[in-house]
Amino acid sequence: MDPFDDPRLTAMGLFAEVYTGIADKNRRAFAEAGLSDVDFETLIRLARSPGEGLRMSDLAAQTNLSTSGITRAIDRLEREGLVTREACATDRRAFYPRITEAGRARLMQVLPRHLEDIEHWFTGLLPPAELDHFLSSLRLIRDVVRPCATAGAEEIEPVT
Amino acid sequence: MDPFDDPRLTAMGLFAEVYTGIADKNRRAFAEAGLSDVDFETLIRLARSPGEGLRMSDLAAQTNLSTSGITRAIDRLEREGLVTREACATDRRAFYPRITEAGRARLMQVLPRHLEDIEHWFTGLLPPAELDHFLSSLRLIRDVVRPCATAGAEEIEPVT
DNA sequence: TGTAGACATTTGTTGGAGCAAACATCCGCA
DNA sequence: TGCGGATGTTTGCTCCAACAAATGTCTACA
Repeated sequence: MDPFDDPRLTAMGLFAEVYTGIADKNRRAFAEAGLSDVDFETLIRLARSPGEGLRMSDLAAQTNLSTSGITRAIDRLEREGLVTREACATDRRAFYPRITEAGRARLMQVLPRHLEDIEHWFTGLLPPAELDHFLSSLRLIRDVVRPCATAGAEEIEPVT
Repeated sequence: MDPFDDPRLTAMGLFAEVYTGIADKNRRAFAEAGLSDVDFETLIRLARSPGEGLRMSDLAAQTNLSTSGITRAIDRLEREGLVTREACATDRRAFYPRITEAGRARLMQVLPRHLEDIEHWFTGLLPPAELDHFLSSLRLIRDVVRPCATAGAEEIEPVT
């Protein structure tokens, strides 16, 4: 009878509580190394991207951040020497942000604690089979919700 | 060999992509009614809490927002007439934020679209059995990550 | 009674993020 | 070659949230 007790609302709330709870743990770990969560996500995407293949706008698409957000983020990281801007040879408008050795070192500094946190607060809580199930559900949703998550790496698929 | 290709990292990234993707859809729906996501969460928690039973600090605990964050949020909502501050009879330090009729009306204005979005981008994508499985995995994690999520409504359960 | 410490909330400051406009460069076409 | 629109990035403005300090109130204890 109470319209605010819809099970869908409860499901969404549960999802939110869990994710923001874990994200909060992660944020603390990043902060210990002087990184914000945006910093970390940016760095790790650069570290995982093959070659020099990520432009500012690709990063923006991947991170769900506005283009200006990426500009400021790279500004901060560049100021700390964790990233450099490399001019694009074929398009003088474009820049390739590139992670430096110091950037990789900073990531390596956070990584052990971060992996431990993920295991402790997320993956380690579910039995392996259940975790697999959980992840495949996530993938299913991801493919609908974020068709462009691979921008820059692959071509973008339109929403059908 | 690449330490940045750990499966736990991938799992966490997938989780983040999915949640932030859905949260983004929700944010758009809230914005159409002139509410931020914080506004919406605050209002709905007030609407779902029985009696007058939520203090500012309870809200802070539930929403994972700082106490000052709650102060400002209630400030904004009060300015729009969606919430009132009610003095606590037994503790003159405390206030009970209370949703007004206008606040309920505003929620009712967003709710249909919001429920539709949840169904479209989340619950409706998984077959019922799989959704149940997914939600019970979430609950399992929630109980570890957020033992205090029910502050103010129930007594706090310790982590067992 | 009176004082110290804890607690609930608010206010001042700082930094981050989005939007929209500006700027530079690229591409297609005559 | 030269023009017009599209695209990549940066900058100005404004709002929002967290942190820390300040205020008022409560509780315990001598």
